Amino acid sequence: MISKNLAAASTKPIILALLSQGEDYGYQIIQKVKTLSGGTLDWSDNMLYPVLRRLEETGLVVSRWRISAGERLRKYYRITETGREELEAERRQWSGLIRSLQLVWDPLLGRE
Amino acid sequence: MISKNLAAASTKPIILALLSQGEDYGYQIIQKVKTLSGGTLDWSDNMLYPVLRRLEETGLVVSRWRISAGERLRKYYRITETGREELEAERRQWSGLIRSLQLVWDPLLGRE
DNA sequence: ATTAATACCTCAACCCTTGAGGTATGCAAA
DNA sequence: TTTGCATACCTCAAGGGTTGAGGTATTAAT
Repeated sequence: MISKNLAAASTKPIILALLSQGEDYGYQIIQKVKTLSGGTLDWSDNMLYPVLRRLEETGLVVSRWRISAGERLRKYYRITETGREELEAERRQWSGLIRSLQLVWDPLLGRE
Repeated sequence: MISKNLAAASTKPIILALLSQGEDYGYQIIQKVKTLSGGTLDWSDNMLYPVLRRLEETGLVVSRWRISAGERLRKYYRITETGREELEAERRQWSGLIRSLQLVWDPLLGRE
């Protein structure tokens, strides 16, 4: 189980990263995240939908209702160019923070 | 600059990790974090004090007012045994999440 | 026919940072 | 000497964002 704050911070980069590999709909995102995290990340839909809406409002993704042959109606999300830039910014932020965390966790790494 | 959520999520493990190496007071924590992060993490005191109080309320740290020779009165924080356990739990959470993030960022790592 | 999984949505409650404010001490420069 | 700045602590309202509890509808299986 992942703490609230950490979950909150990681939803955006994870969703953007997934969508950067292709279109997805909400429920699919939840499943992919669960699989890829080995079960560690188990998102609820009522937490995901507001996030997706926010991402769309800020122009990082766009959505469209689509129905494939014999499938049910689903809302598909695609990443925008702005979204890709934001994804890169997120990656930089995380990399910096992870480096700092490793330094406090293993202070020996800092003094060589 | 680090986003709000990410900052929120990282304060606890960073503070606990710092205190696991010895007693510190609030302002000193801010400075150490800034130095160790190379300036990336620049905490404000009004953000730190509520966090420290919360850590104390939940029993992860304890504080005492102390005045060293020729120094001014300062509030020093020490990590508790519960705090050390929580620190380990945080490390595990972060490690799991970081692994998941790397998988979505570099999907090739996943398929071998 | 009923259950469970899929698929989407809303809203109030809660937690936590932010930003603006306040107090007080020590030190250095004008 | 007094003005200003850095240190050092604190509080509080406002706002952002998840959580949990709800709701609707479709599809597949029992």
